[in-house]
Amino acid sequence: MIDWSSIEGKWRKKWYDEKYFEADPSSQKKFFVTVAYPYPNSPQHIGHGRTYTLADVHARFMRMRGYNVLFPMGFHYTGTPILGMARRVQENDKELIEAFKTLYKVPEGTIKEFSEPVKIADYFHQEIKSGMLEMGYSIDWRREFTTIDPVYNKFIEWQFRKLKSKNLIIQGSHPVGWCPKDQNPVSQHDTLGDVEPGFTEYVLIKFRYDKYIIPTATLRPETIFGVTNLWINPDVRYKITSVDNETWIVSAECARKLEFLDKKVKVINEIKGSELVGKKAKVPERNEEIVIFPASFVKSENGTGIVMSVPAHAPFDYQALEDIKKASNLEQNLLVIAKSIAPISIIQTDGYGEIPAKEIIEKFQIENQNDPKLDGVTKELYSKEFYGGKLKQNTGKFAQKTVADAKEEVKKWILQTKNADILFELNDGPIRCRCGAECVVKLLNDQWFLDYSNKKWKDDTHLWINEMKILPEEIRSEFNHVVDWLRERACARQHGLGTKLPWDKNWIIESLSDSVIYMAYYILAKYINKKQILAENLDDEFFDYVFLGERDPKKISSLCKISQDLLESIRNEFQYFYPVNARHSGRDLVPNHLTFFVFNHIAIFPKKHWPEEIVVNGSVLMEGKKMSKSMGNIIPLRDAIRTHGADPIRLAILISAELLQDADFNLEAVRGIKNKLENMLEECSKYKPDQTKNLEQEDRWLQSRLQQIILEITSAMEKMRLREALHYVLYEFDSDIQWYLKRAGAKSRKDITGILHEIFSARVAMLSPFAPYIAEEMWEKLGNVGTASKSLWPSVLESKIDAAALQSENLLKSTLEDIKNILKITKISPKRIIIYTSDPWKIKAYQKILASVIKGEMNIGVLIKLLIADKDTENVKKDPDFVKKTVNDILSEPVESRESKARSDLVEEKKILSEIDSLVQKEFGVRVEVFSESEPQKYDPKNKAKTTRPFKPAILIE
RNA sequence: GCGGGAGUUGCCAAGCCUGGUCAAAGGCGCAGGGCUUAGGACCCUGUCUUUUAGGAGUUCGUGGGUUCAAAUCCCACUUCCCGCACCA
Repeated sequence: MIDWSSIEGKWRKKWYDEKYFEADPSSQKKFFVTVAYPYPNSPQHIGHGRTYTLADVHARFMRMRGYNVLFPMGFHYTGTPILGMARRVQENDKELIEAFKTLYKVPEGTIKEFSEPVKIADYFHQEIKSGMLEMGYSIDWRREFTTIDPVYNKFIEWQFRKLKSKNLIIQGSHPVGWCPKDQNPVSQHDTLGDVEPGFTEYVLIKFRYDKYIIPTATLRPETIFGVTNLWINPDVRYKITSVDNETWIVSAECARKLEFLDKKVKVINEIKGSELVGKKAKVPERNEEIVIFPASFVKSENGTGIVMSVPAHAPFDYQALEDIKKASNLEQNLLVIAKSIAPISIIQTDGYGEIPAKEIIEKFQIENQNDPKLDGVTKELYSKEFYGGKLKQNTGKFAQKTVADAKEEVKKWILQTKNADILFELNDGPIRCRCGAECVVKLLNDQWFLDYSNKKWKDDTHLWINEMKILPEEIRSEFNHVVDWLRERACARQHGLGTKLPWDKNWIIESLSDSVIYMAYYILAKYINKKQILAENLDDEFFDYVFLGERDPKKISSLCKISQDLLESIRNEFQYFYPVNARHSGRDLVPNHLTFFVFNHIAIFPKKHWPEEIVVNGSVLMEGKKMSKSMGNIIPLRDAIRTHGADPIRLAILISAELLQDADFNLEAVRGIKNKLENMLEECSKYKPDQTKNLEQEDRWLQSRLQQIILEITSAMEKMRLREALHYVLYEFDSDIQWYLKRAGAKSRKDITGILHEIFSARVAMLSPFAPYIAEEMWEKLGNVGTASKSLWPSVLESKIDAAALQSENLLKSTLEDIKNILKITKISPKRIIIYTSDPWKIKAYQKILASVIKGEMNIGVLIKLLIADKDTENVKKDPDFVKKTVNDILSEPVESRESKARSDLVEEKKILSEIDSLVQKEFGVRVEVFSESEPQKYDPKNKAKTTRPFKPAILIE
């Protein structure tokens, strides 16, 4: 058993004592790798571990390849969730406090302090940092910071002034989900039951009655041409309400909604729905009057509480009209009018006739307007008409347009003529804020936006997205789509931790906007932490100089009270480390952070400082299931380290899936990996450095294989295919070492420790980025100098690749395989094994066929003609089957192997196959006899010899 | 609906871009053997069907197509997963 924790402590101490991961500018080439910094509102769990571990492996790999790697870390305090948590602590929220206690193991005394938001952030900041240290991340901690540090605030102010000066920040109105009590926008985190406060935009069509306006909310403004009447609920008391300069009749609920939509709303009087029944209202844009009818399906909480009726296309309306014609309690004159109303068809849709609503109602056998099936049929008809329908001639200038187009155009048109307005409505209302208040949609009027719809900005970002490295490649199109789809984004809010908007201190810069160029800030952080830069002395000129090289360092030096030397070395350090060479993040940040990150670098920095690469990874499942609080399957990272050790966790996360796939973390895998590592460690103490004097074929083979594996692993690493790389390191070596030991064992060799030491040293070096702790231990056991972390990544030595040895061993393996196969099928116990090798003409023919196949010619007929034409190979006449089988042989091996065979002379099979003797003796206890196909004195009672082919010797077993 | 991704042999999961190395890596599980006082761990062997000669047959969501050759390329269908905003 290995004491993981003490191994981890031992090496971690060495790394940090000897400043392994502190990177400063030097003459070396640099590599700057960053990860999205954590939001410290909870301890990190296994899932968070994936992105950081990937980045760490990347950093360690590049370091071993000779780069001066900077891998820093900061903490993102900006945001509202922590604020919400603090408030819940103040309110003594049992559930949250219980979670702190049992799930996050926060000491009770500390929880009390959590009523202050910063205390929560500080606590989890330290907790997360400890976890990162324990995981062995090779972070330069001198550059740590938080986003509420005073210099960071100055930095963000600079960023925002910069964006504003480039006209990329604009002001406008914007609807948000809103809690009227907290006076704050609400997101999913802020609602009871974590409901997403989604909302829909409705168009209010203004019908006129007397001096009043009766607005109706609709998703289908284009159907204004088909309106035949209005529906009102006779039992609801409506409000006569002054809205801006007009007098509206709406439900009480609607009046309240309007208040938040930037309107001056004042209720003047009340009127019962029934009082409006039978009154006539004027349809806007159509000089016509229609009657108001009663309908029970109209709900006061939806829209305005009054509905326009389009019976031809809205099933509810059609059905309500049918119902009313049968109503017994309706006044006689209204009944006459109702019966005279005919649906006005305005949309032609394939598959439907004149009155689609009627058809669909009959099809689904709807009974009355309270039938629950009505919702479904409404949706179905709406989507059919929306995507497939065209407006008819009776819609004037909109005739022939598709419904999808017409909807927008009609909306624009009637808004322009002031015959319409906009109403926002929450989708799955009512939604309650955590404070208990019912949420509304609020139109924020003076909201600030980052103008991601700016054409030039978008275009530049597209170009760069297409040029930069993005891993995995599949995700690039998603980025492009996000760039297209992004429009103005609110970048400030009224509450939360963060930086105030420099020109409007009522606003705080929102967290996804203050985290887009902070990678540059890591350069400053080192100096800030050494107290060489003080916030109060800084202003925009300082940042202009350090990040953009603008302005006169002399002046800035005196302005900011920083020596010119220091100022210049900060500038140089920025120029040395920038741009970001690789940014790692989970795929959930593709549609937001990562795209903003590219946008903002493009806006602020010159092209040479734009990010080079983005690496995106999938999430982590727990035993095949999504991690969630409610499932109780979230394992805090530090707990896992304590029970399993950091390295096994790192490997278990990395080996279970390629980059974009969801990785499954399961204990089975952790155990398996732990065992694997422990075995490897044990192996390492067996081998000592040693010069093997006479390299035998299997030695040269193993060394060749090592070179090939190094090549494979290296190219996998470069593509961040860490799963594949790790797989080679952990498992691919085994089968080769096994074969080697078998070969050496059969020959009773004693001089193999040197070769194996060489193999293991390379293997351990390549394991080191993945499992840094145990690799150090192995490195030490192997008796190597220095540490694995500081060793160089193994390089491929072409000179050590021995094509002949590779071919020869393959021949031995496949021949042995054939012998086993025969024995398995025939179930005989061997007394005598005879192998026959090919005659020279077959070898010549083989070479010709090989050359031909490589060229792409593998037609059997052509090949046979070709061979017969040559005296040396005309023997194929007697054995045409040989050609087909040989072609198949050749096709069933790797392309490189074919080519290497074609390049080199064919190996001497008889000699090589004699090597098989020791193996066969060891395994089956009999000797092997090798004959040439046409050797006169050969033993060949079953006439097998003639079936032999190069690399596929004939075998006889008795 | 829009956009993105996926469906592989008991399970997980590679392979697909760059067609032939593919009956298809690896891990897990299962079976047999070794080791062990026993269990665990570890090591070896096997794990689609069939076969007393290294072979043959049928497989990679479904159906078509291209090709000498398709898990891999093209088309259609189908099922599943994720994102769709001011939220980290």
